[in-house]
Amino acid sequence: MPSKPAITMDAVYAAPGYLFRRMQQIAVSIFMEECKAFDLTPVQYAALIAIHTHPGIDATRLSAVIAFDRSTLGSVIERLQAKDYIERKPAPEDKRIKLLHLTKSGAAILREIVPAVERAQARMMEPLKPADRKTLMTLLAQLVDLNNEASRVPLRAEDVLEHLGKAG
Amino acid sequence: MPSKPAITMDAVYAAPGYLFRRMQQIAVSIFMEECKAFDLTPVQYAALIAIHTHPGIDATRLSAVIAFDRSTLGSVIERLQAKDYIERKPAPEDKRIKLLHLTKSGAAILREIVPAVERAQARMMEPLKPADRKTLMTLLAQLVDLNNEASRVPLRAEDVLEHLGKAG
DNA sequence: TGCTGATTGACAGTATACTGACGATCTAGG
DNA sequence: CCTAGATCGTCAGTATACTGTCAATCAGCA
Repeated sequence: MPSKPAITMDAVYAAPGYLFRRMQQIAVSIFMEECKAFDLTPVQYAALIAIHTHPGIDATRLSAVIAFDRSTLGSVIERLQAKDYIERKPAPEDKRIKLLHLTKSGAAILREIVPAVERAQARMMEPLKPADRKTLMTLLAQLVDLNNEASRVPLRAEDVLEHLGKAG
Repeated sequence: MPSKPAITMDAVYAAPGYLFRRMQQIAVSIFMEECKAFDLTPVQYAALIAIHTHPGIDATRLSAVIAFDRSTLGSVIERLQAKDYIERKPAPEDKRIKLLHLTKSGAAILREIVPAVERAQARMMEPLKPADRKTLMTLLAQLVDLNNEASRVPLRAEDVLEHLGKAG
């Protein structure tokens, strides 16, 4: 009769979760390297893009649009404000809410950093053949979408957001 | 003549780095849910496996075997020690080094948690068709391997480690 | 109108991550 | 043998993440 399977490092190396973690670390590392001239993290970059696309958004809705944790987002916003890339204004019709807008500095650095970010994104996929890059991205996008509800902060894209603003 | 491309949320949603981040968060979330009875994080689990596979390993070599940051690993080891899952003994021939071993508790919880971890790994891939799961994992493993040197702590697997211990 | 429940931003506590620095220690070379 | 350089563990500082909680505020309903 067979004995219990031995516990080996393959239980780590071949595990999807481990590969996702490794790849995320590599991606951040490459991003920071390509963008080191700009003093912006991947999270701060995504937040700037979202505020640029949705001027006057509030923190809670911002967290839904980029699927980042709301607690974490508080400090991200503080740092962006400290760097003078965004400003927060109280909403006149709801005293709980603070509206987010890009400053001129913020809009400017966003324009400047885009090429560097694109270089970073290209670099992290570069080791694969073009066809394989596309396959991997397609499957990963599917998997993330189908697992959307499994994360603490599910992604709520723009159109869904507008609906939320009125109905729920 | 064409104007500059507008900055939209696609610059975020379609970016590999963003998808890697999302997927990592989802993977951790599912892991914690399946393993909540065990009070172990993914990182702590990987460290336990590696210490089980390499009894008497030191912290620096451990970080190379699982490709985790050495600074971070210090606190991970402390927490595992506080939970009485591992113990640290000073090495007789090198006063800088502390050797890591599983305790009986550590070995026991490792045996018990394996099924839960396997459920978690299966669940995060479950939304894809079996063939697509395999394709995604194969490509991701390739990409991580080919980008190995791009991360702060490149993976040094077991055989490489033994060589390092003697030559470098 | 006044209470209930939901929402918003903020905070405390824990756990990864990375950068850079430090003292203690070891090793190799002169 | 003794010093220069490498290595080990540790720490301080910053930045994500998640859980849970809280006061202030708002919205809907009796």
